[in-house]
Amino acid sequence: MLEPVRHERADAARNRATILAAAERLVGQHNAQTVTMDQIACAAGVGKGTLFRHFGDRCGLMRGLLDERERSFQEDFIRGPAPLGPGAPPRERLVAFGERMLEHIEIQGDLLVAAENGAPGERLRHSVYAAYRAHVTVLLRDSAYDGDVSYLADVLLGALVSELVLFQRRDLAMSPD
Amino acid sequence: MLEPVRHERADAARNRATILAAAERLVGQHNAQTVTMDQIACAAGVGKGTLFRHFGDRCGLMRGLLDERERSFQEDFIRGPAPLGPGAPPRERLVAFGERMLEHIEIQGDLLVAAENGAPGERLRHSVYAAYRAHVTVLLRDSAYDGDVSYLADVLLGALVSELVLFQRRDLAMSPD
DNA sequence: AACACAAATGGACCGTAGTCCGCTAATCGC
DNA sequence: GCGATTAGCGGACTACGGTCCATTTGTGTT
Repeated sequence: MLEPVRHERADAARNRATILAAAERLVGQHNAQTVTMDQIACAAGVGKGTLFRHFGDRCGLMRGLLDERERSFQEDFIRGPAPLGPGAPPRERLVAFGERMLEHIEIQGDLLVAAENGAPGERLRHSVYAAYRAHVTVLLRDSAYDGDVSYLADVLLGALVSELVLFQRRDLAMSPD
Repeated sequence: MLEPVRHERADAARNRATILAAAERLVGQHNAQTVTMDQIACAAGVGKGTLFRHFGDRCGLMRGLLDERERSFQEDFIRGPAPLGPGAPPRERLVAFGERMLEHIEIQGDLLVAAENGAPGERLRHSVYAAYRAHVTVLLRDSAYDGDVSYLADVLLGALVSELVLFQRRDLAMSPD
């Protein structure tokens, strides 16, 4: 993409990439919960301030790591092939969404948890959650569910919180109800 | 039960009470999220070590503050009058439980949130959650629900996570489904 | 009352997330 | 190329949760 913002200095972009690479490596080696910001900064050969300048806080960095995956995930359910994307009946899309989400959690594991536990309520206000919420809400409305759809969306998403899912590694193929 | 532990020294009990009182006061004045352990220790006139000796960690202290309320709450739904306690049909007891829980969250507000956000997954492993879970599971089974009851219990409780409920101050009287 | 001993204490200490601000150097208009 | 401007940098610093352990103090025993 050409100039998303007027200017981004070349060294800044380089550093962001370096940081993500270092973080990726460290999180891979050790575990996402135990890697410290200092370690990452050090491994990337930058100051800690730079880390926070780029990503705001710890969760932001974790989100940065998830970003690419997350984007392709969202791409799939917004524009991808059925049953996840448009084309299938909404009911089926919901089920597909749920299953894909579980898969997502399975793969990203504790990285998601690390990205989620920031300030209380912050997770819920964040754009990623908002996107899920909007998606599920629309699907619910389309499936002619007559009730408070956005509330039910929250309930369904609540069942898919990484923390909970990781807590109970159940195999389950319940259809959302 | 007689002598759960051989002895509890008088000064220890006194200190525990002092700490709880100080914490109660501070949390009342300021907000539960912003009060620091140092402040509490200082206000109670004890060392920080004492705080942690008595309550383990920050969440433990918050739970300590909630404890009395929590106990009477649990008392109510285990042995109290219908429809919350035994006597009413399980369906109704579930609804009553949900409503009472919402009320509980409304009143205790951010104190609950403060008590909940400890180490990832810790909340779920804790005895309070286990009690809720067991209760809801039994009620579900009794209402002849044919499915994975304990899973559904988690889903229902997920809808009642303080963080979520506080996020959306909706008035809703959906019956559990 | 004097003693022995474990329970309890307090505050120095540590590791980590996040802030601050003076310095460095990339970029742009000339 | 040559300043001027300012985004970006780094690392010392702060705040907070939690640990450690030498010292004190309550308690049952004699």
